[in-house]
Order: sequence, then C-alpha cells, then structure tokens
Amino acid sequence: MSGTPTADRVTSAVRSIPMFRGLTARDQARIVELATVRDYPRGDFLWHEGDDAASLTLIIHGRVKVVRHAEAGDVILEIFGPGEPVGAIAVYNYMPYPASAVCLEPTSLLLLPRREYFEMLDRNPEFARAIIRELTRLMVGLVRKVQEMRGARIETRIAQLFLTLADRMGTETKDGIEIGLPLSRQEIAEMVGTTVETAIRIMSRWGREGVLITGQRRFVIPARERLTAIVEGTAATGDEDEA
Amino acid sequence: MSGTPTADRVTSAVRSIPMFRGLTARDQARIVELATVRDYPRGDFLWHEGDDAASLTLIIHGRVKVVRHAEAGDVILEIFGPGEPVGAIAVYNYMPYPASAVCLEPTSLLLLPRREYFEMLDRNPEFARAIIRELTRLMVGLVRKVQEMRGARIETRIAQLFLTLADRMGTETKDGIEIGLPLSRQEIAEMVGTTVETAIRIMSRWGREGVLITGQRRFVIPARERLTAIVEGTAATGDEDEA
DNA sequence: GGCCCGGTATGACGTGCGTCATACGCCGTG
DNA sequence: CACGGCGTATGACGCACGTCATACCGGGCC
Repeated sequence: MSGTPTADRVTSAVRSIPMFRGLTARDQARIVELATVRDYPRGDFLWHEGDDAASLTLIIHGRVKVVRHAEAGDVILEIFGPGEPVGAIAVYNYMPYPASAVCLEPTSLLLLPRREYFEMLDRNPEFARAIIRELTRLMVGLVRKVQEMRGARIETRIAQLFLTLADRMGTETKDGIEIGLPLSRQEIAEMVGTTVETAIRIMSRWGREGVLITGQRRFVIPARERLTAIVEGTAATGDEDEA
Repeated sequence: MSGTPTADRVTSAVRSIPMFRGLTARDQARIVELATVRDYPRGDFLWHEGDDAASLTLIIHGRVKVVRHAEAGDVILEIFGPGEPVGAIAVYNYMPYPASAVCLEPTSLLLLPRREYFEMLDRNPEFARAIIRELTRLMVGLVRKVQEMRGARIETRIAQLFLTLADRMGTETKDGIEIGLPLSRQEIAEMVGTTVETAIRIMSRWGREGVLITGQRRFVIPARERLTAIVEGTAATGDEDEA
C-alpha cells in the first residue's frame, strides 16, 4: 500500500524459494512483478475445503497444516514449512481445494496467480519436474501414513510421528532434540487418527517417564532411542514393571 | 520370438493406451519401435519392493495390485486396470520401486524404457500433464484411504471398498451390480487394513443376508442401497433384530 | 483312493482404545 | 472479583477387533 517495502519483500521472498532457483533472471523478474505477499496470524484459515484455487501458494515462513474434514473427526494430512508449495495440485487441476489449510504459527505467503504458474510450467520443463518431485514426496508420506494406520498401536504411531518431525525439523540442544512446533494434543490426535483422550494419556505418561517433554510451543526428545524402541516394539513402556 | 505377430501386438497396444493418444504419429511410431509386450499369469510378481525401475509399465489388459510389505501384515495400496501406468513415479524419480506389483488376473503389459519415457516427457508438455493428473488421481485415492482408516468401523470400510469397486469397474446385470475381480478374503483384508478372520466374518454374514454375494472370481451386489446404508450408519445390519 | 495344502468358516477369549463423565489450571472479558 | 471457555488430565465402562484354535471343503498329486 505504501510503496517500496512491499516490492522488496516480494523480491527477497522469490529469492528464498528453492523452486524458483532454476529460473532465468527474466522469469524471476516477471514473478516478482505479479506475485504478492500476505501475512496471517496463528489459527487463520488460508482457505477452506471447497474454495476455489486461484493462486499457487508458497510458504515464505511459518508452518501450515492441511486438514480434511470428516464426520468422524478431522484428519491432518500434512504439515508444510518454509519454501514449500501448498495445494499446488488443486491449482494445477483447476479443482476446488480438497482440504482446508490453517496456520500453525504466524505465517507469510507468496501468492502467484495461476496464469503465471502455467506459463512457467510450459516454459521450464525442470519446473514441471519440481512439481512432480513434490507430488512424489507427498505420495510417499501418504503411503507411510496408510501403512502406519494399519495394525500399529496408537502409541507406536505417535512415536513414529515425533521421530518424523524430529528428522524434518528437529534441532539439537543440550537437553535433546527440540521440535519447535505449537501442536495441541487435539492436533496430535488428528495426525495419527485417534481421539484427544488417548493422545493425552500417552503424552502425559511420556512426560512422567521422560520420553518426550511438552514445553511452551515446543517438544523435547531427551533420548531418541527410547522413541525408536517403542516403534520397534522393544517397549518396556511403563505399563508393566513399576516398582 | 517368431517375427511379425509381436510387432502387431505392440502397435495395437500403443494405440489402446489413452496416455499416448495425444502424441504425434512420429512419436507413436518411435514408441512402437522401442516398447515391448510381456504376458504374466495370475499371481506373478511384476516386480518386488526395492527392485530397480528401468521401464515405464502400462497395462494392456488384466489387473494389477500394488502391495506394500509391512511387519504387521501387507497393505494393498491400489489396484490398476487396463490403460493405466503402474509405478510411474518410481521410474520418473530414478528410485527403486517402493512397493511390489502382483497380477490379479492373467495380464499383458507394455514396457517403455525409461530413456524414451523422458524424451516423450520433455517434448510433450501435455504428456507431462497426463502424468501429473495421474499422480493427482492416486493422491486423491490415498487421501480417501487415510480418511477411511480413521475411525470408521471395519464393516463400513469394506462396504466403502465395494462401492468404490462397483463405481470403477462394476457392470449391471439382472442380479445386481457385478464386480468381476478375483479377490480373496485375504486380499480384501489387506485393502481395508484388517485381518482375514474379520473380513471373512463380515463377508460371510453379508452372503447370508444377501447384501453381497461372493461367486466364482466375482462379486455381486444385489442392492446398492444396502451397502450405502451401512456406510451411512443407517445399519440394521443383522446383529440386533433377528427373527 | 489317500494325502496335503490353501482358502473359507466359526467359536472363545482378551484387550486396546473409543466413549462418557468429571476435574483442574489458565486466560481473557465484563 | 467472578465467570465462562479452552486445553489438559484421569477414571470407569463397554465393545469391536485382533489373536488363537479348530474344522470343513475342494483341488492337485502320487
């Protein structure tokens, strides 16, 4: 609205996104010209299931969860972070968004109108490849999810979840691996497909046992092996032997 | 091996595949030149999890299940039919196959070496679009699966499964909708994520109640509404009021 | 024929986890 | 301050489903 600072934000944003790295300076300039930046507070909906997908959405910073609404409770399909495109498939296929997107943190987005998006795609085969690679990544994640849902105990699934989160966005600290993500028990439940109560029971027990500590907007894993042991079935997870 | 008939099979196979429709006559000829046809009996593995993906595989006729092996039992991720590509993602990404593929029926395949596949991709942007669309279709299926796994009773999931199969490959007959697919109870169990016993219990009860009849290598749905009623929760599914 | 084997069927038993209910701490608001 | 709402926590109860065991049936093979 006020002139220069906005344009600066867009240029630096475009530069920060890996998908745009391979483009020519000319294409990048064109994107800067047509893209816009928007900010959202925690909890805001980027869009709702069924909304029309008019622009490609790329995350500059912050994290976004993608949620599918179902009669038997919601399901969190994926969490996206900086540099990643959200809902690219819907934009590509001219379809309404199949799921809602909600900010887990204060978030900034770069929006590129569909028209430009397609132009880029046709001109840059490697850009198309980036999309396919992204889709593949998502598929792998979903397959993992389907596989986990089958059979595995809930405690195992939650352990798996935090191991994955640790790999994707954990940082080493003196207390262990820290995951800086404000997830409520409700959200954890939605990610592994269970109820709040069950999630709470497991997480609070883990807190007591020191397997996983819940802090202010973050989690800490003191010892990774204890989680992997739970996943492997080498449990000894409290229930049985208690002094 | 004997000369001419093989070449004929390839040309007619290439013509039968929707993905190749949009290609120029020249490109099609090139594919005919380099692609090969192979036949498999029921039960044969096209490949195993972890095998190297050297060729793009397209189904000419027959059906193929894609199975992920897990400690807690296998999971059937998807069933592919005529005209569809199997394992396209693996070939595309130079990765080993993430899951095994097994024939449900006698099957014929068209194999196109990766090299050609990529050539086509770079030359035909609309070919790339076909791939992305295919990927999208798969993703939608997986999301549906994840969503179903969460919460829904097993009986509901199996009902859902057969409704989907009916839509995708059912034919109307005087007895009801017929699904011509030789699935064992074991395979049904693997598709919805449960054990053989549970699958058997539900299916045999349905047989008694006339909800779904198992025949020789096929299933018959006398009344679609009864299945949708189970999915909706408007059950009255035998358990309670009897006699 | 007798044998084995894979698919189907049915029962008995235990339990993980969903459901319902209750309670506590924290925060923003009137 | 009291009040209500939201997230977290914990107990009691029941049931759907997994597990284990047994049995029947048809087909292939010697």
